Amino acid sequence: MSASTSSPSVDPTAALDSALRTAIAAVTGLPVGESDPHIRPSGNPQFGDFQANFAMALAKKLGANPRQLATDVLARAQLTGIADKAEIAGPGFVNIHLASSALAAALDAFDSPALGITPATATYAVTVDLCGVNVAKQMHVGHLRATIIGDTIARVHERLGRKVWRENHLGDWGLPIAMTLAALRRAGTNLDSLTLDDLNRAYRAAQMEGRDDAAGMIAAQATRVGPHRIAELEAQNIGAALAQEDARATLVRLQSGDSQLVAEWQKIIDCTMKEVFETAAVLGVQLTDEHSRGESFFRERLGPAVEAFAKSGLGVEDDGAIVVRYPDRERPMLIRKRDGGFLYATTDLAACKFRVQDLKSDRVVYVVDARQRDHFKDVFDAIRMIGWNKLPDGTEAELIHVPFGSVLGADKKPLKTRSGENFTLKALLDEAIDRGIREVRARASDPNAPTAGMSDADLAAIGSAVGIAAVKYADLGSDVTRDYVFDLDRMVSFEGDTGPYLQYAHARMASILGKALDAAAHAPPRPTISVAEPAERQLALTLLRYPQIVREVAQHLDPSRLCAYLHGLATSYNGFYQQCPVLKCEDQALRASRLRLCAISKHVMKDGLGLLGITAPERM
RNA sequence: GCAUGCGUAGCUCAGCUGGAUAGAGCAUCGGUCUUCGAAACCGAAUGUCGUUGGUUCGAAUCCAACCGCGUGCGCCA
Repeated sequence: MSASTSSPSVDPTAALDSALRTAIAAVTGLPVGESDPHIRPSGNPQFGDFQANFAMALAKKLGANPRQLATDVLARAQLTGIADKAEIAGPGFVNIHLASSALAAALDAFDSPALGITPATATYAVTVDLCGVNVAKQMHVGHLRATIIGDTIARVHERLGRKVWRENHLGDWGLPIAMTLAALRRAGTNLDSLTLDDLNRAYRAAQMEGRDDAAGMIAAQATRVGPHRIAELEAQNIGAALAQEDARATLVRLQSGDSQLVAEWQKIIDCTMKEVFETAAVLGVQLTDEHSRGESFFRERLGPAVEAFAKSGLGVEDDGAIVVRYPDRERPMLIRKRDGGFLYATTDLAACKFRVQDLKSDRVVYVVDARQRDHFKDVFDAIRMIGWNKLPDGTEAELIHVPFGSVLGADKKPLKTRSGENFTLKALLDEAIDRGIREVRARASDPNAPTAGMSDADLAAIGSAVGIAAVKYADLGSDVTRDYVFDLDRMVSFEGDTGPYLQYAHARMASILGKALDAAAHAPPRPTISVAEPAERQLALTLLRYPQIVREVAQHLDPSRLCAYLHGLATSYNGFYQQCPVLKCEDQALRASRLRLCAISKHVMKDGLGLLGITAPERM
């Protein structure tokens, strides 16, 4: 039984909205639903705490004078106890100063374990497709995004009370894995002592070996290069053809359930996943074996999926293959090859159906590279066309692709997996942790530092948390859709708008509370809050926005909003810290009030960092 | 060619549902620690919001065209 009942006073915006909405409806005669006062936080303190921007648009619609309309509405509005002052400015902005008492009351109600977030009463779950590693391949910097964006989206939905399925849709089935397996068998590699490096090398070798240079052949003939070059290309094609033939044969045996091959295949998967789970643990991401449901899981569902499309008339034959066509575009989606084999899209159709209908999700989120936009558009449209987005009661599931941008090199070209010199995720994290630990140790060597005298293991734990926070915040902090240039120094920076900045603010909150504990152990548990100073008001207003921000992050699937919010919270707290003495405050009631502001700030910061999967050390 | 995404300060990026003087961080310059943690704070400087037009009380934001960069386009995943 959590104390999560949302009293209206938790949210001053809602109170303002309701009061003004009623007044607007009364003055204009419009229905309440169309009387939106357009309340938003003021950008500038001189314009009050909130502004209502309804007057200009509404006056135009009604042919009235906006300032007069605003005046009439304010005359009607019951703002007693909510706002101290509401004045009209410029063309008709309404600037509202919240009553300090209302702000204090709201904060008092907000100060609960739920922090104003009311649990959802949803019937259905949310599925988040994240990570998406390929078996036998090293995780690279791009996987960082698919993993931590997905993890944050999952955590935010969980925080809002939703059941979440984290689905790691591994690439564990198909020709590439068969090629790797075939190459390992040809080389006689002992699979019991396999490392991911071995595996990755075999994968790449298999890719190279199997690459068909038919395009080169055509080009060679077209440009009339000498017969020697053509013979060379022919030899390469024959080699590639043999390797591909071997891979295909291996795939057929694997898919038919050859027990020897299946056992070997499992070893490759175990080897890959061991490192994936280790990396997830280092990143503080909730991803374990129970979240792995790779392509192989859907193998029995591919045939029936294609049949369902064929039967419904949505899947039609084209040159021996089966495709789905769309009314609004030329590009079809291929779901079965001429040779009867299935494709990536087929697996996604089966997986999507499973997620909606078996996992009972009314929201299926795919955190996948932006380059797959068209692919997901095709898959989702096909799913809707055949009706697999419908739950038993007819609810239509939302199918959403969160298309994150590429991680680019300094040359602004994507860091590619096969480009040889790519930065593996493990290398990045090792470096970040190493720098974090060095930083923390260096600071702890100052005898006056709060961390002085801590054990080496504790310092290492803090340093690791700092390094990982820097990396995660750097990635989550900007719009996920955009490409970003990978810059190690910036990514593991500990100053400015960074993860450690937030952790530092949290550590200061913890510090001040820790010190107060000794002195005021018998202070009342919930002292009266007063918000008189501008810095206190600013902090209080920021704190109260938290539930709305969490809802927005879920709605827009955009973790960067939470990062921006927490940065703003840290900044507001720093301003408060600078201007309002807490422990040194003479007035005991005010001191208690300010300590409570510190405690609420710490609670929100820790909760918010938790949603980003960033730890909040008490000291650093 | 078709589709799709992006052009904001020297650099990296915010800018929400159109709202008042476009904001942060880094870098540069200057100031704050015997006083609640200086991973911090305060100040200075920095802009043709790609271009042109349109919509309107109001546009970085919406629409159109153009320029530039990127990405994707049937038998790979």
